[in-house]
Amino acid sequence: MDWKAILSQKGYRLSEPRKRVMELLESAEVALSPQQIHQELQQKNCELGLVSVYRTLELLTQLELVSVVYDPQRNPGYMLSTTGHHHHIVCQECHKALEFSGSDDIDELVQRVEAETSFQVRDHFLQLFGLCPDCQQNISTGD
Amino acid sequence: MDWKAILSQKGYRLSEPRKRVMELLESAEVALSPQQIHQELQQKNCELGLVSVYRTLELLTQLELVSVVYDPQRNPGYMLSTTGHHHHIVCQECHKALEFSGSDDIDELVQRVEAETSFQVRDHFLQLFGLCPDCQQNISTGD
DNA sequence: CTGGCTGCAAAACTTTTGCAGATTG
DNA sequence: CAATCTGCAAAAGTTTTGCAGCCAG
Repeated sequence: MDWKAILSQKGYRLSEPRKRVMELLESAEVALSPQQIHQELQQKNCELGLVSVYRTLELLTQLELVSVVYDPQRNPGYMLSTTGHHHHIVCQECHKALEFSGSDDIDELVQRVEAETSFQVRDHFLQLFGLCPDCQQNISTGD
Repeated sequence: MDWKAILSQKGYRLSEPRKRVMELLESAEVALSPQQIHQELQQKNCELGLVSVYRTLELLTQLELVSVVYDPQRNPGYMLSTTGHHHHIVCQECHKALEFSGSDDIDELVQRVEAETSFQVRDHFLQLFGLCPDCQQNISTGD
């Protein structure tokens, strides 16, 4: 089921701003801040208030169509997300981000920490940072 | 080497605000926001500007005496940190936080993701959320 | 003493809210 | 048409900056 169907099905409208934001996010390889989304849309297509960007992102995030990804300086940005629980790895140079999914290794870690701390784990936040293939290249060849 | 020695050694002064903030953090089980630190210090001891709290936390964080821990709503807070790379587990009810250290399980995860994505991993951010022993009790007994 | 540090005021951001009017289904 | 959604203005909240005066070493 695509995002348009999900919006309709839950009783939300398929408005112009929502289309624009999803369109932009679909073409982005990096997580975009509300400001960036606002600016890029202004340049490209339509007038669209920053407030609407915030409200649209809030909705899309709540519907899990979009996820929050932090850049290396810990500023939040927004990216399209596929279904299911997952994490992101972000390039420290170009900020390109990719999803990866949890696996047994995370379960093991959770169990170890539960044993060590006596906490009961119910959620986790994990993000990796590093260099994407392109930036590894650029750096090793002297940038 | 304790924090006073570290400050001196790096050429920083042992000022009243720095002492107050460290003192407060030493007695805290939860990560405190700059506002909370400011308020608690006002009530308790001394007048101390919010700006100084920010500047003090910035320095202490940079010296790795203090680390940033996010609460369940992802608001940043500050806690004393022990040496070395580590992570935190935070109680979703009372926000009590504990450190835990990385182990083989994290290395395995990193290697798996490097293989899957071709990224070169250089850093990671991990925080667990759940219930501390006390809050597990309280909830199971009906709060 | 003197350079680093604090405190105040104010600026710079980011995010949220209220409400009138436009828009989607 | 009616309820939802947008846009503006403005508020609220957080973090940063500049500068005069204070204080630890």
